[in-house]
Amino acid sequence: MDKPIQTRALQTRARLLEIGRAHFVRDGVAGLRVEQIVAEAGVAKGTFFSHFGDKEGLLTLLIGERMTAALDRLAAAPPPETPDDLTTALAPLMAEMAPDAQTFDIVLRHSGATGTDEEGPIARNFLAQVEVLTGWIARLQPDAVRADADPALLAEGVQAFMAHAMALTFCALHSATGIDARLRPFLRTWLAPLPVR
Amino acid sequence: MDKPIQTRALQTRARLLEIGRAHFVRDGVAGLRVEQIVAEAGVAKGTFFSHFGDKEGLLTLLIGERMTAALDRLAAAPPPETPDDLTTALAPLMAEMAPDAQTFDIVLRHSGATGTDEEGPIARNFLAQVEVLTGWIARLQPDAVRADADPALLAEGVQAFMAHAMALTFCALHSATGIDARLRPFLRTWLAPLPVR
DNA sequence: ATCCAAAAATGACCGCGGTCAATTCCATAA
DNA sequence: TTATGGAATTGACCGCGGTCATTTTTGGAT
Repeated sequence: MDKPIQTRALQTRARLLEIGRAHFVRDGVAGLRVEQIVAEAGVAKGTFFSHFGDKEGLLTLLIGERMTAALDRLAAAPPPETPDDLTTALAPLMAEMAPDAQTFDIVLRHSGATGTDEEGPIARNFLAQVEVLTGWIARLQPDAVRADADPALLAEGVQAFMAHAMALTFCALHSATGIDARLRPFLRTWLAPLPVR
Repeated sequence: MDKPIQTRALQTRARLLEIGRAHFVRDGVAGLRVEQIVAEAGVAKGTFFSHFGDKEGLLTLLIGERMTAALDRLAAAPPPETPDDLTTALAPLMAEMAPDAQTFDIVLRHSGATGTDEEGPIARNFLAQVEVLTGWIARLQPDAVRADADPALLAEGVQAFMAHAMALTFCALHSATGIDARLRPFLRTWLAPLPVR
């Protein structure tokens, strides 16, 4: 039974990834052609698909690594103290998740997170997001966040509003205002402690 | 300047729409081939594209008409009195918006609503949704809904949570529970009046 | 050295969405 | 009736993602 992955395969894969990454950062998802990557790598088309399954397989990896980096940066920074801080802190992550409509599309399609299914880096990132957010929310100043809801639920809700805010980015009418400006009112209302009645 | 649309064109368009609709209800978005529709209609490929721009152009119309019908049914029914009622009432609409992942994808991509841009029936439907929801929320029993937020903002938030709940439908882990079960906790927390402190 | 089974890579081929210069059709004006 | 210009339609053609039977490479076993 000889089955260890051969170095040759790893090299090929690394080359494809590297070239793909270069194209991705230069042209975005839109201008990424499998045939182009394959040609530059000096490899047959089939090889690409045996490595990544399909085009989206590669894109998933590329987007995932950027999201991971962005999330790591968030987690390393000091935790926000108010909902508005939270909004501001999330902006860079959202920028990475939705640099253009097509990327955002892929991200959303793989967001089926909250399922520990081995679904790839994007799904994993969504899970990690929930964890970071839950921790943050649980540690917010008591007078800055509502106490009547489970932090995990609040965290998931924040994700829902993030998606909403990102989607509006690609609507002509809203692209003018910053994405954080779009998210802020929702997080305020979602997280803020309710007024005394 | 003779430019009135000819009846011939209207007939062709109607035929394509009808055949497309038949395929759509039978096989969903997945099994819909432009070439097939065109063949059955006895028309050249180019004709299809001159009528609908692209494949999604047709799909947008087909999905849009179903969403419109569903929303009309909602609007005709007696308005909900509590957040839980609201959740239940929205289920049929969500079912129409996300019968499968691909349809939901298209719906989301055109949700760039809240922009009065002439963006097609789906975007219009999103606007109409906000209106219905805003009306409903504004008329909820005072003790059933928070009063510290603009009903329009709350309505948009409901949409965000609907999208979230629908997205999870296509995640293996969550497909078991009904979509309304997934939406309910969010709408409760989002709409419910805050507890007295 | 030689053999061999599995891994890796190949590239001709296909399906299908979309394009566009060319052609046909039609309503109106002369 | 005929001329005419724009609307409607045509279909050959292209780009590109994805498949798969076939071939080459590889690294251990003998």
